[in-house]
Amino acid sequence: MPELPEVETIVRELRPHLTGQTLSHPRLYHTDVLRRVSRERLLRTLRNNRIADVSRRAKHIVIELGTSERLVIQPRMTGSLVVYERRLSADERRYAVLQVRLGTGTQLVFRDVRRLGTIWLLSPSAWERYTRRIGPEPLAAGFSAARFAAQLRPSRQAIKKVLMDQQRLAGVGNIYANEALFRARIDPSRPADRLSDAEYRRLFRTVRAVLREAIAADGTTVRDYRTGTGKTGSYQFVLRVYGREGQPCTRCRTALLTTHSIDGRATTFCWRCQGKDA
DNA sequence: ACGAGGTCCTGCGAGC
DNA sequence: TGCTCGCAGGACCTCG
Repeated sequence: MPELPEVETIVRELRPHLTGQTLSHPRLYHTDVLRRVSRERLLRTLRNNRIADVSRRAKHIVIELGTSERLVIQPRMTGSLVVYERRLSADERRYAVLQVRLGTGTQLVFRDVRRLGTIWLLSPSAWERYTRRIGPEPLAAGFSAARFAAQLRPSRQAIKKVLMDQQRLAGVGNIYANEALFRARIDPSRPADRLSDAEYRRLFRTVRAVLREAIAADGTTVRDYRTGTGKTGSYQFVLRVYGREGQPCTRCRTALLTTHSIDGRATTFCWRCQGKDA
């Protein structure tokens, strides 16, 4: 799914298209994506409402409405939110979950092949509770290596799993966890409470570098991800470990390995560069 | 509290 | 060719 860089790209592209627009003709094609909101209330709230702002929190797209409620979309694995300034093709209409007209032939469409994505409609107080449960933003101006370490270190779980724990740190998923750990030369299976201060400083730097570089490249398109205007990202061409099992390590040329032993997710790494106490 | 594993979905590629 | 199986950018839940 879209991780932080993909959602940031979507939001940056959509903001100028959406801000100030009035919504009409909302259509919901599947109700199983709704969380704590009925189809009726969602459609009623969207109809003739105005978009006040579009932003990102962790991996979630936040559309603030003129009535100060927030439409929050979690794309999860295969969701994408795209503005079309023309009619949709049959293929684009396929897998549409939510569609809203923005005016003169322009449509905002949330589509999601696997439909693991979710849609929330939150009051200001519900939003406050929602965002409070998510960890700090890794790219926030005041975020520091010390704060980063303080968030992750209390856990004895594998550092890779902890890095992806949204309650400890916002926005890092499987692709960027793999990339950041490789670049910091840290074994993904190491317990988080056993990393040194120096290792946390390294990991802090590589997490932020990888996320920033991925945003600059408009994100990583493995299969389904598209930017807010329907384009693919380009960071997939820059990945050093994710999806490169068996290929040579960019640093030492040793063949990269993949394990599923950490949280059941694919972890690709260089056993030589990311060895036990490398 | 922790880890393991299932669940929600559909599509795709590998292997037989 | 046509099947079954496992796996896929995530997060939430239950069980032991």
